[in-house]
Amino acid sequence: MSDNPEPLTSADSLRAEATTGIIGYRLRRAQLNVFQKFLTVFDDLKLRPAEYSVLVLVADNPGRKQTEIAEVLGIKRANFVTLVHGLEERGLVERHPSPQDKRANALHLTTSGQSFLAHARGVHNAMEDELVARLGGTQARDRLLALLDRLT
Amino acid sequence: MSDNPEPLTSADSLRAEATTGIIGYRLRRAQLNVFQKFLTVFDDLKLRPAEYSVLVLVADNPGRKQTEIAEVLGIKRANFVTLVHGLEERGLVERHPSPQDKRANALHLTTSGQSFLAHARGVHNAMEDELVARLGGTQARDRLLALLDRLT
DNA sequence: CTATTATGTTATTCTAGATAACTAAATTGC
DNA sequence: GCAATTTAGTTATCTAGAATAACATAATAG
Repeated sequence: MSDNPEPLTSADSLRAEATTGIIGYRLRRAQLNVFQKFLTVFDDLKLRPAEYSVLVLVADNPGRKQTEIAEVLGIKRANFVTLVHGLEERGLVERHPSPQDKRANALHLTTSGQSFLAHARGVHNAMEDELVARLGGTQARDRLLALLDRLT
Repeated sequence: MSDNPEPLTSADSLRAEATTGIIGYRLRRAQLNVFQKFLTVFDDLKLRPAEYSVLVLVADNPGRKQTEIAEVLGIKRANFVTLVHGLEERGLVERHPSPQDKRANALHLTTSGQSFLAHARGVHNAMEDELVARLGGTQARDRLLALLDRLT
């Protein structure tokens, strides 16, 4: 009773097909893996994924209000305050109170924020290239993004 | 200076290509979306993704130790304790102390755990079918899983 | 001009994960 | 066989992310 007639399931390999066949499960594993890679690659820049996406978005849309940037990224504005505050303290981002709307903070990159982002973009492009290589080329990447789109 | 010569970026649409082109960003969005769907679909069963995967794994590998199940799922055994405890309190899972190793808890589904999982599997299959439909068929699903594999 | 809505903020809560320390039991190395 | 080490489960604690509520100030609508 305690011995296996056939070692289908040996001591360390267990049947996980029913788990690994789940789309959400595989998505999560892949996402965690990619984010882990991001954290490793950006360790010396001390930049988290959310912070990087904020810098990119502010660079491409200077002068936008905090709420606008936060909304696009799906970040609650209450939590966005701390995030932007951190970037501001590091001298990467400035908030000028908008003259048109004295409630709003218009976001801009500082000069050092721009050069920091230029560097970060380089690092990120290298990482992205490696992911594309793993996927098997830009076509495969595009297919992946198209499939992910359908889930969103 | 405050007016846009051309409304490339009108009041509500901002340039997000540089963000949406990022593999990790898109992966995360898709994953959050799918998990959100899971939570909605499993709301009345009060089952979270991690709990579902534990039930499936225990059903397919009865008698395994906590640590083994936890490791396959990438859950730290310290955190796994609470998870299993919850499932045990709901009468879905039993831990029998293993006679061979008095330290270890061998995990099994209870009878009601088995019928609960049968129901949950049905609910999940329906959800998975809908995702496959969104992706454009089982071939597209297989391509997605293959691509995700390369990132993991 | 008053009532409502929007922006940024603070404080609080909840959850998922990670780490450290402990016990009891098993295993390893003499 | 016995001391030292490792392993399984547990508890407690800490951090990070995200969600909610409440508030001050300013803009907008009726």
